[in-house]
Amino acid sequence: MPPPETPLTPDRVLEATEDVLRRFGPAKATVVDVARALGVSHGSVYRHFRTKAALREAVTERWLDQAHDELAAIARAKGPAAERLREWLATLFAAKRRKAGGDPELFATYLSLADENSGTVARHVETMVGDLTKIVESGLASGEFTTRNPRKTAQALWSATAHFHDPVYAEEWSDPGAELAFADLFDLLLNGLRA
Amino acid sequence: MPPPETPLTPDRVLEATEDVLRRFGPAKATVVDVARALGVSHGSVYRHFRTKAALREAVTERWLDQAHDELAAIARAKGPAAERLREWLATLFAAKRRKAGGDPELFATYLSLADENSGTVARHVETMVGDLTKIVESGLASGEFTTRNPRKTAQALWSATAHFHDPVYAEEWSDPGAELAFADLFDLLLNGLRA
DNA sequence: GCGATGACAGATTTCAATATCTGTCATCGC
DNA sequence: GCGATGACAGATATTGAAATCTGTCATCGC
Repeated sequence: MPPPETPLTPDRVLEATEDVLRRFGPAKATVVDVARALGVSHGSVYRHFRTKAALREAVTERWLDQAHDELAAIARAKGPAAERLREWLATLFAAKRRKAGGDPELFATYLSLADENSGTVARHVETMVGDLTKIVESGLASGEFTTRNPRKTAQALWSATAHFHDPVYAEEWSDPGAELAFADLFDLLLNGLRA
Repeated sequence: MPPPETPLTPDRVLEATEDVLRRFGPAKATVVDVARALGVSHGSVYRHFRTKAALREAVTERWLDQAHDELAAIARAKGPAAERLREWLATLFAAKRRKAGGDPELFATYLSLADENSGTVARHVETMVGDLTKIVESGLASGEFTTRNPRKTAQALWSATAHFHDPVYAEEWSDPGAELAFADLFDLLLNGLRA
């Protein structure tokens, strides 16, 4: 138990938690493990996070927000809405595929965290649909798209593309035909959006 | 152990298995339970199904095929393809919603059976996409729809409507807005299909 | 004074002994 | 002869006692 090199911050606790989750998996990772990794008593961890559940929720949120800067930028950008819609969806799909394929065990770990934190996931989905709504609205403004209700259309788009972003379909993402299936679906949807 | 009223047939075994699954759930139902329900020794059950897994697979297949006569009739019928597509999807959605909402515990039981039998489920999905392909082809023939590849389009439709037939989304089916969300999505897709 | 500590109670998990189940097959009785 | 039986071996599940974990808090040392 060496004295702490740096003061204990929520961020350092989160980092240690991620390490412990990586090493032991979601079922075995304990608060005591996190404290041990930090060289402090587990009481100190509880100073920064009220419960183990809160700690795991914070880690989940961090993971879900990972790719969001890039996506938000596409949603905010100028240019043809159709192009940006395709790019936004393709970027999302690519990010998911990278996470799922790169380290399947870690992906499974975060999946089980997401299962525990449906509220956090719902908020994340809200953000995603918000991005899509922005794109649909800009397409409506430019005359590219026709729709009565951009938000509902965005929700329909989110729903319709679930196969390419919902982790329950992760197994199918490594299928060689996945890119083509995505293109087919996107064409159908884009055609539906057009005036 | 009364003597069997009727000769032991695969069908009687299946029926008894369904009963046992209903009563004990997928985790607790055993072959010995099924035999007991039939008033025979468990050895006799193994005369009709090679393994417990085969028995459970047969029950799963039966459950998946339940609503299919009605759907196949819609796919084969005459009339506007758009109408039939809407009816086919609406009928599927209604059937799923009925099963999930009517007896959630039994639904959960069959879900866990489906999880064990991915091959059987894949074959069932093939059948469903086959129905959709028929409808898309008839729409193409009548000039209602435009598409390069009816089968791929049918797959895209299956994908896109997952929120309303994939059991992973069953929780959302009881949401009061579900019908509206379905209508929004269907309109978008139908618009995409049109010439 | 203030963050860190570790003993503690109650909840949860682990582990090993025990019981039950699956699948086979030699044997039975009709 | 032929379907049904139940004893059996190995695999799987259950159970309850022991170990560990979560969350609290009185106390410590800087």
